[in-house]
Amino acid sequence: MDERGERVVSSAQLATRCSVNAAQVRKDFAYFGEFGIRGVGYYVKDLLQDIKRILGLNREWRMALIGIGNLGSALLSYKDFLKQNYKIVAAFDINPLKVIGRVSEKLGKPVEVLHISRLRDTAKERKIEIGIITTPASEAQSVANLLVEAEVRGILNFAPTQIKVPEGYVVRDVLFTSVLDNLAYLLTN
Amino acid sequence: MDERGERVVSSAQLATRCSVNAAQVRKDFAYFGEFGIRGVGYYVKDLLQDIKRILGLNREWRMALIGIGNLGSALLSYKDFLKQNYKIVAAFDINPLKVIGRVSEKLGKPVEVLHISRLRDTAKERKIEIGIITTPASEAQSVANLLVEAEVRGILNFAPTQIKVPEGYVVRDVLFTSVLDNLAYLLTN
DNA sequence: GGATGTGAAGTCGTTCACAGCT
DNA sequence: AGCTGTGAACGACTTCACATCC
Repeated sequence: MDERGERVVSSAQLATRCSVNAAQVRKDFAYFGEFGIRGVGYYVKDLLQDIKRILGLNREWRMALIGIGNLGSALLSYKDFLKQNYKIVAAFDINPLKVIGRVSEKLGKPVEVLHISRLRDTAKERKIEIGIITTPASEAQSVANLLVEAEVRGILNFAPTQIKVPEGYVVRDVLFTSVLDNLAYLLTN
Repeated sequence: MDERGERVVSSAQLATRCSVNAAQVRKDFAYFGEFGIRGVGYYVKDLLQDIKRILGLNREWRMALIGIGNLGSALLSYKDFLKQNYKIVAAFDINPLKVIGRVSEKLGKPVEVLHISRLRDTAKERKIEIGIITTPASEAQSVANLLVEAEVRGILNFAPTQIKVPEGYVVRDVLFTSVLDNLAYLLTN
């Protein structure tokens, strides 16, 4: 809406777009503070900034990518990360030489892929806060352990297996097929 | 659990694994029928089959992939689809010749990539029920329109934009960054 | 006048607790 | 004796409705 030059938006408009109730929108915002103006609505620009601040998106997040297979290299060249202030600042694999060609070809310039053994040092050096695991499922837990050792507190796991981490660390598992399962269910019933 | 040879499981065990209440597990199952044996628990093999049947996973799902970029070709070679009875039986792009090399290289054998104009015929011919959109956001809606024309009733959209379809069709949008946003929020607070 | 912010009412989902089977 | 299946109690979220303020 901001890009389209719209200045103000009401809870009713937002509700329609999100297919929810207008009171819901207001209550949800109210949980974090007061952002609107009575009789007017919400200023789009302000609301956008407020939401970004609440979600912690008003700054850059530095990430490491571990496991440069098909999915890994796809993520490396995923342009939308940049738009959203997410930045992959290091890439690791167990066999850097083997994968570097594939990555370079895609991005048009050589990309530095380091051996996993260098994860710990590099994570500190480059102030990495989020690790993205795109290894085979069999390696996911041990990679997670390395990330914990390196004190990388956020982990995004694309491997089809659940990962355990100590208190204070956060994991989100992304199961590709679970969205498909949902589709299959809806199409069946 | 089945692969590990476990025969029986209780609602309490399932609850622990899923970090929920045991009554929750039983109530959820009860919604679809009676699957357990009082005083014993649930037979793992039977439960697995029952759940697959409920979700509509007890058969093959034939899918088309549209947009063979980085993510698209990663999905083409995603082995876990097969394990779960999902099968990509056709691939489309606006420029088949341009992308065929990249795909072939990965899969080791040439893969047939058809021009989008052939989507409609091919969808019917190959009995496709699910379409996966991995095009740029700008093309997503028009590809969705083609899928609707071809009567492909399920759409999995990886493009970072929301798609509209008529009644009777189902869309699931997969927003990569929303999981990251969630991580960012949890790490901030 | 008109849309927000919010107590109160309403609805839905979760948990308890135990009867009913095995 | 033990665990499921389920009515009843509970708690949480959603929606209503309106006072409040621009």
